[in-house]
Amino acid sequence: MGNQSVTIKDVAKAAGVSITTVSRYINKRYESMSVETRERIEKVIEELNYQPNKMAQGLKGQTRTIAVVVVNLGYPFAVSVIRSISSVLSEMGYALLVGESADDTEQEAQLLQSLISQGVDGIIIQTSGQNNELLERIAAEKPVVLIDRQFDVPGAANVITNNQEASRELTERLFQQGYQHVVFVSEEPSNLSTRVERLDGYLAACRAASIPSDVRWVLREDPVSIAALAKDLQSQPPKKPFAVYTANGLVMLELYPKLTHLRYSIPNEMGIATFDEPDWVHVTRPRLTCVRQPTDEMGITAAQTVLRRLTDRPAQVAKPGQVGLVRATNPDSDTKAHPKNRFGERTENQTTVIPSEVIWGDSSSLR
Amino acid sequence: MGNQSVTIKDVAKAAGVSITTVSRYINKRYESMSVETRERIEKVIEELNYQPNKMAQGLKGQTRTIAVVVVNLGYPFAVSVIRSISSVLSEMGYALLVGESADDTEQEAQLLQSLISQGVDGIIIQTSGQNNELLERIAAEKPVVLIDRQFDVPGAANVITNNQEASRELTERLFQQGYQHVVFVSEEPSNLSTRVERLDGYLAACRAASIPSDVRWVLREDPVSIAALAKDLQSQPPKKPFAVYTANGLVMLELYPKLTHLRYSIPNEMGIATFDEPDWVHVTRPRLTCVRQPTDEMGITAAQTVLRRLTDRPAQVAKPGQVGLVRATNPDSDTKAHPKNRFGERTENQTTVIPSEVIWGDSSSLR
DNA sequence: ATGAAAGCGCTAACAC
DNA sequence: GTGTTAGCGCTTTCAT
Repeated sequence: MGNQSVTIKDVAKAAGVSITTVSRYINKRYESMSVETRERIEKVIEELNYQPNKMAQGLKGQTRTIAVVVVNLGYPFAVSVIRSISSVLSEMGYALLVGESADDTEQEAQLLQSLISQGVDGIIIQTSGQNNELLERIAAEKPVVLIDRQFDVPGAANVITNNQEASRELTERLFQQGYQHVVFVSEEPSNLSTRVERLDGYLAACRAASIPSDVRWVLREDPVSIAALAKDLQSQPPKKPFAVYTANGLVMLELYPKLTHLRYSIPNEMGIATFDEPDWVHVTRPRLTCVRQPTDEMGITAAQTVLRRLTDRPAQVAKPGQVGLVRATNPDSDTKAHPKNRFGERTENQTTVIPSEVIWGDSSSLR
Repeated sequence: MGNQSVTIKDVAKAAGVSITTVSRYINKRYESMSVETRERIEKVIEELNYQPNKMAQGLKGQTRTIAVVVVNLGYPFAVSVIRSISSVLSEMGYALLVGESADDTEQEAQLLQSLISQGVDGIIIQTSGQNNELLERIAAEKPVVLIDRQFDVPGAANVITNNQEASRELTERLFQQGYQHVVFVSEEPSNLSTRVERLDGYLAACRAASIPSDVRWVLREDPVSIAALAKDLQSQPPKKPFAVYTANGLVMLELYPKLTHLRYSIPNEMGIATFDEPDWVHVTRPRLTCVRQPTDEMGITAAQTVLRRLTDRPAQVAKPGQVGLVRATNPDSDTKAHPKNRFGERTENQTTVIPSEVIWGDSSSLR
């Protein structure tokens, strides 16, 4: 059976029509076509196993391809979001391209350029935040959705979770459980909204409980920094019982083995909790307490937002004028749109917040 | 600064040369160009931040884009291989597209079609084995490298690890450790080379040790089947001490929590080992024994193989005639080439085997 | 050493 | 309803 080298011309010839008609068929403009013609083309396409060439399509209008760029493919959060996006897109006949930036400015920029030149119609990205100018430029031409980490990129939408609230809630409940002290462990300070907000939530809970906060910074993939923290916890014990709460699952993955080596009994002397829901939660005994991020809804919302903006757009290239106001459809979501003024044209910025859920394990339940 | 809409024409105009010359520059044909021209173009491209449009390039020759398709992005093995491939490719100025097939025939086929129509120059795939005909057709036009799971697809190369030997070695060492019995747990039987070979290695070790084999089949993501196995292990205890050895890390991820609930002491009554090296090995106490697959070398080899075939090819479309004989460069690799005859033209098939390494933990060391 | 022009597969006016 | 035609951005003969 046929392969890639079957072109629209072959279909046209075999069906005895012009390539225009076939093109119309491909683009589902059935109104301008007799039923017979339509069925004939359908049959021929089937027989020849014809597949429109996306490069040729892209050279004109759209590719029907969306790209998603994540920081780290080894992060269950990322994979989960990607799958969710993929399911929405494939249902709508869109293809998905996946890329990884390693949180590296240069790599991210290159990846974006490459995807653009590849002709993707829209981009969903968990960004390093170091290429906001580039993203803004891209957003001026095609839909851009920032996921997980919020940034104020004109023209781009944001889909995030309520990091601050979830973090505060988790910390509060640790205190309610009876922990006298909660050590918050995070990667080195940055302007990443996720880090800032999770820290803020923790600090707010400490303040509310009138318990001194205790923040420790570590470097991932640096055994020394992790080991030092563990040693500290042993040599200068916090007020007991205390809990250790990491700002994300990757930090916990590295820290956990060290924690279990400390001479504290879990959960009665030391509770353990983390933001994220690592796939290995059930491996730990007692079971890890964690924060499940709404990866499915985030992916769905991100995908829908891109698609909606693709549709609403007056043309494939944003014409000066209106870019339709977009609003969230998710009932749980909290949307705030703030209009931007740029190059004299109106654009809508939009943020959708989808709440996380604390999954209480027994590694942080005093008994 | 400039963006995607800068075309070769703009560069040509700004540099005061014809687009042909710019095209030559892009394709590094510096011989046919004066040094001044070359430098002028270079400067203009820099200034305009020009980026050739891959779709337009692809419509003619190559895209300089390779695709990698894996079964499951949540599998550390996959991510690891992808990163390795990516590093080789980006160094050579190639872009990488990532896709996930979910081991689903239909999805895989669609993904492949989409990638082809996207214009990728070559494909690296961990295949379900259900689309060999399609892959063969693709392999007739562009480099195809089968990774992890071996199949006899004419025209395609294979990059795999020594599943059989590694599995046998692990099992043998479990017996040497003093385990009287090893339960081998795998996903439902299939023709996937990885499953077959890992099983074969286990069986061979049993035979050599004159110990009866004990194979249990489970379904992943089916708690019932996993729970049933655990229950069996408790109600009908194997000869002690015994070891449980899973055929891959995903199965172990699901089984492990059940195992630790059994009334056996680890490792003295029950040893635990798995093929693969899950990222959570260090979370377990005692530490899990596992088989580290050579993901880096596999990725590098796969990428190099694609690139080599891309270069060796007489043209972008395989002309009837010679497709150069390809040979492995990895000193550790064991290559067997078997010529195929297809459509009257000679093609080379090739398999590169890269050995895995057993990482002995203490969850399967009797003390 | 450089350029003019044809054409890759497709879409979109604009006829008829 | 259907076809003709002009490109999209690039590569590649073939001239000069």
